[in-house]
Amino acid sequence: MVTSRDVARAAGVSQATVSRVLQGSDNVTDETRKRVMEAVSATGYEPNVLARAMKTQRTQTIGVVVARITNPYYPQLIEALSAELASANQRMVLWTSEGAGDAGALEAIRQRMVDGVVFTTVTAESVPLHEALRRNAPVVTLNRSVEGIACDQVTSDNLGGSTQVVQYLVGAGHSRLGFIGGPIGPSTSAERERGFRQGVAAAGLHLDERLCRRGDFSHEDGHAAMRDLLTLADPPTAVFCVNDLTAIGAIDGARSLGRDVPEDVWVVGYDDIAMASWEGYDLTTVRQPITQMAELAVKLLLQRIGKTGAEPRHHRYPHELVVRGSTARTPARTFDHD
Amino acid sequence: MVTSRDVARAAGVSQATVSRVLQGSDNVTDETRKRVMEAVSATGYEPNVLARAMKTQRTQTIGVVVARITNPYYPQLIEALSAELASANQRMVLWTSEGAGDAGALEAIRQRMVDGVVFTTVTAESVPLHEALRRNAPVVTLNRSVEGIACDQVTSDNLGGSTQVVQYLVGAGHSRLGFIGGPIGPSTSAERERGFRQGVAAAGLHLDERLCRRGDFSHEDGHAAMRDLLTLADPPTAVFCVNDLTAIGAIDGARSLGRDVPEDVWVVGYDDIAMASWEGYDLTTVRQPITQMAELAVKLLLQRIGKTGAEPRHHRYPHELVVRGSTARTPARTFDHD
DNA sequence: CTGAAAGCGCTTACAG
DNA sequence: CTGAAAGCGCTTACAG
Repeated sequence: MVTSRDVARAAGVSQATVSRVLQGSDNVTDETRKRVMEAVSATGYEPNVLARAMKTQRTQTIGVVVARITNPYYPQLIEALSAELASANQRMVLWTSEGAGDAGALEAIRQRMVDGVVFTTVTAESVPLHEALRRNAPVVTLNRSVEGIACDQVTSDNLGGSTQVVQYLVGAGHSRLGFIGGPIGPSTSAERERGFRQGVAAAGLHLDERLCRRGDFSHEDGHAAMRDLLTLADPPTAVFCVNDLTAIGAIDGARSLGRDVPEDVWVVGYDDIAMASWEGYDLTTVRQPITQMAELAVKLLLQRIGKTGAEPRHHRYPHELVVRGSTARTPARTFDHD
Repeated sequence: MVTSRDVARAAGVSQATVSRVLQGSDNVTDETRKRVMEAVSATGYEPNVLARAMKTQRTQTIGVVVARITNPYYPQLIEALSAELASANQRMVLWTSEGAGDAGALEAIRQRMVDGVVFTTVTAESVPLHEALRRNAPVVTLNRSVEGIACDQVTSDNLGGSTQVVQYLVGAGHSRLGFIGGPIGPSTSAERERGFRQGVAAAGLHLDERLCRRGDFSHEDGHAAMRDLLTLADPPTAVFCVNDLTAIGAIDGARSLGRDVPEDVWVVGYDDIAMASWEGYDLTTVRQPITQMAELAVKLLLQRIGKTGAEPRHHRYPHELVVRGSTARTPARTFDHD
């Protein structure tokens, strides 16, 4: 393995000079720089990032915590994060696990393995998140947020998006609305439910609690909940689901009972994952600007690594209602958000 | 930040002794060990993994290269890899990008950032793979393989799986078979096509080349290819697709023309991704033992990090035909593989 | 069994 | 502008 010392020997300079050239220091003669660079390519030298990290206290590595990578929304988010990190010359360490996947992230922070962490699936109960903040480690939440913590957060306007869905459904003549929500903890789940309820109240409708179910963001739970709803004596005519995966499960659940979407029941999801636009489902949904959100999350995190102390902010991106066949294609333009 | 020196001071021993205790060395008195461990918890000490890695020349980090994480097969593979690496106490660095995503992996190997790399999407043209092998870096290919390289490789029996699909279709009375393949490079694509062709030949059927299309493993390409095939004067009665995503696209393509699957055309995929079993598609497909494959890949890689020199091997796992509604549910049991 | 010391491969004040 | 030296925080021969 070739080190900077070998390069120095080949170039006839000191090891410190090699380091200076590679750091792009100004204090080097053009002549010296040239000799060093030639020696670098002659020897095939690559700096050892561990040694560099040890000195600089920067690993150029960002941790990303994501559960449920099998929900297609997250691969899209990871892809965006990955591109963004790569262009900032950062490596990405990924923790993904249905269970305590973020424990690894905390360990990595403590062991100085990563410079910062992006939490995409996190709840107020996350010990790693709070521990990281307590240690002043650079952290940003993306997609989900946690109230009352001093931390940069990037989400979209889940509340507004859900309210808009209700306005759209009510505007199309529905008054018996169903809701298949998510678990209690995650902010996405909570905000979309609140948006739904506020929208229903604002429309002056009565919400039948028997039409409100709760699942785990999964296809399976959407499937089961929809079957439940449709076998009620007085089923909903339109069902809003906490995310696309649940909505697609709901559509499949309706079909498993021989019901047609949107003929018998309208279905709306949230996220606009790729498969939402496939013929098999053709799902009306709310789109989040994933690329922009990932971009900002990385930018905020890198800024915070540079210097702590800046006031943390919560950025909420606007959403966009995407109307498709699962709601009988009532024109979307009248429902555009601001 | 607390270091082993701080712990030593607190315990009244030398820094070397702290290190020995943490390494689980035998040459330590129980009494000393106890004092050190108490000092560790009192100070909240966590070893700096960078410093450790610098000394040991092991980062405990494995790189994973995967393109097209938006193909749901790969998240499943990553999840399995992630679990396996976590239980081996290894970190996972992920490179994912549609373009030259594996360039980062090569750089990481050269800079000693990772101990080894799992290539899941790779072709014979991959410069990083060949460079890594040339440098004797620990490497394993998973899912895809490359012929003629000295490298541990873990795949499933794509050839056998595809042949079995043909036997199943022919056994059910089909003689006009279509094929929607993948790109030229990847071994999965090549082997599944070869298996298909061999199966057709073995059945004594004539293969109409106009019924053989090529896509990019994507929903979109399956969609387009199926529309092409179904608008031929003499369309196929059954279409085998190189992977599930293509097959699902093919089903949607058929539906977009008002055709029914399996009434008008049977469709078979490959991978058995989660959505293959959803009502919306209910896809007959070939299942690969993802968990076992990931397990073995990690095991082989870690072995090779321990010591080079062992003869590299290519492990091919058996597959399993999973018959569902997209092929009219002809009983599968008569087609079980050995 | 334990300590003092060397060294992993860099970066960066400090002199000159 | 350049070199000699210190030091990042560990592990591990080498003495004793």
